[in-house]
Amino acid sequence: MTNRDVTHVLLDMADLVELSGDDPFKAVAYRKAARAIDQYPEDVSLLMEQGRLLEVPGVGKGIAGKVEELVRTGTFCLYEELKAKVPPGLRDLLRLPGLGPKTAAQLHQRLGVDSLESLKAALDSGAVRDLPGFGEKKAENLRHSLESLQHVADRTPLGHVLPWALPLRDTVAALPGVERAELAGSLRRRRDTVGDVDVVAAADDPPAVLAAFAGLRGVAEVLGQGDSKCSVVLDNGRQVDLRVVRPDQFVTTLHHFTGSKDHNVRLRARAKDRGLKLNEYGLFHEDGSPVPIRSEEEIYRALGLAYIPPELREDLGEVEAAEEDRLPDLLRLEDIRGDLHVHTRWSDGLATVREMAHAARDRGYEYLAISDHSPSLVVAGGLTPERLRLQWDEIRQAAEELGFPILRSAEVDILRDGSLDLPDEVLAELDFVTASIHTGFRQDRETLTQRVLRAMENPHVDSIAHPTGRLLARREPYLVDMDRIIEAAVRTGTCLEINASPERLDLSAEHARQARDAGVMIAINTDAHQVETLEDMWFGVGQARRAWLGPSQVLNARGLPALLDYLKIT
DNA sequence: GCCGTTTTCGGCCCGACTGTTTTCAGTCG
Repeated sequence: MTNRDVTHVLLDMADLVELSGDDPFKAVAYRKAARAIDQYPEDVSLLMEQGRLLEVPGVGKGIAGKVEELVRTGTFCLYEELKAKVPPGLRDLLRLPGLGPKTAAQLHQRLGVDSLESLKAALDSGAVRDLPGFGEKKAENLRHSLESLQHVADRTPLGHVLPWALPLRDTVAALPGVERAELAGSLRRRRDTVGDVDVVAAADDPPAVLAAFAGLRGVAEVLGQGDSKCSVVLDNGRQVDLRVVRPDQFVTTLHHFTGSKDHNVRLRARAKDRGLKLNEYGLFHEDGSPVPIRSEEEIYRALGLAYIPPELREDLGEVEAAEEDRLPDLLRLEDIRGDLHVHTRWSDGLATVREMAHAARDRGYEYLAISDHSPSLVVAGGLTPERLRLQWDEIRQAAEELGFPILRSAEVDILRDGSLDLPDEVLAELDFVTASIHTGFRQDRETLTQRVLRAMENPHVDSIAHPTGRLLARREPYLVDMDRIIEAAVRTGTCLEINASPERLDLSAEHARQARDAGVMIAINTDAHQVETLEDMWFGVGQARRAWLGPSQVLNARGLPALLDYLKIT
């Protein structure tokens, strides 16, 4: 049992404790322990053997005992008790924004609601509205939450899929007779969310590989299996389609299943115009003889096009651009010179300034901006001007010790009236000011937009972080008017962030491209709260590539002198 | 359920907003 497995059970347990009406602090304790175990560098079962479980912060006698039981038997007593007591569908209700454990318990006790479906029925019948303590507005909010949840539920953030999809690809590649296997589909195009996972493999005996695949551990159900394709549902509920072809067909099959469908349609039409035929098995002349294809580059070359990277294959102008050889010089991960938005223990991060800076230097960065929260975010340990100044001392010392430039920054809250959470004279002393919204995101479109616009008008504000506040598959964006924000970004010279956290990826690729086209400078930042998530930069770069961004349009693709010059710091 | 140089009990994350109420419960970050 891995740390991640234990984490999942403990998080589940926290939900159950909450729903059962027990002391809410217990749920908090379970979540805290779950997070700590998830991030702990050593294996839980090892710690257990050595009797060192209590060394994990947040794990006390109670949870240590339950973890031992869990690792030994696969579950623990209290967990099973609560699972028997709380209907499984009730936990789904907690995923609805605005619906917490108390409301879920009420709905269950008074109306017998035990799933998203029965909640919908109760809303439709008017029973929810008529409950004491509820009303028209509350019912309407629940209905909206339900709809937005259903709207996004069929896709999963890329960052949640990759951790199991990459090993799955390797498993397929290691099956007997498999020469090569790659992930295709929206995952290869690096979309921010993916539905089904597509895997393409090359082998001389495809049916044998498909049979082996269908029998893999972790396959819950085989939806269909033929001579070249097998669709399964895994234990985790996700669908995987495996396509196996002969090695000489691999390139065109990979290309075909990478898509997008619209992109493929364009290419096939183009092939036809040239007296060729393109399909998943190859590129062919009219007489059926194959055009030799050894790489995707050769497909495009044969069609008179420059090579189009997977991230651009959406039929959003890339075919025309490839024809005229004006595809963008896309940003690469190695172009990134620093991270301009990370947190430390000074607010809600887990690492010290030194640890973060050290890790940034190890990544080959030239600089790092430390941007902890501002005071109104009390729960995140937001910094008052006084504590901020203390932090600056540490930043200066760490920078000197490491010989590594650390910028003084802050993630300043944009308050409900659009004012900023730190006074101008403090902002003026910062090297880089990022402003963002963390409260009141249900305000109307005009109010929200005005808040952001007002923040951008402040000459000290350099960047707007996670501009739409979306959480992938969990929370819809704030209702901000991005057209006006982009316009204001151009006028005021404010950067917009691509938040690289795989939970956010905000700006979206669409908005980022819109901003790029308008000439807005983009900053790609991880918002890392610990050393490990500095790696999320990969996701941000993927998003930037989908937005057609090149190094010249990305602020932190600049070296330190150019960055300081841009920020007018001497 | 965790934690401890205000330590073995009693805090823990607190202030604001929303929708429901007329003094508050629930949710959020």
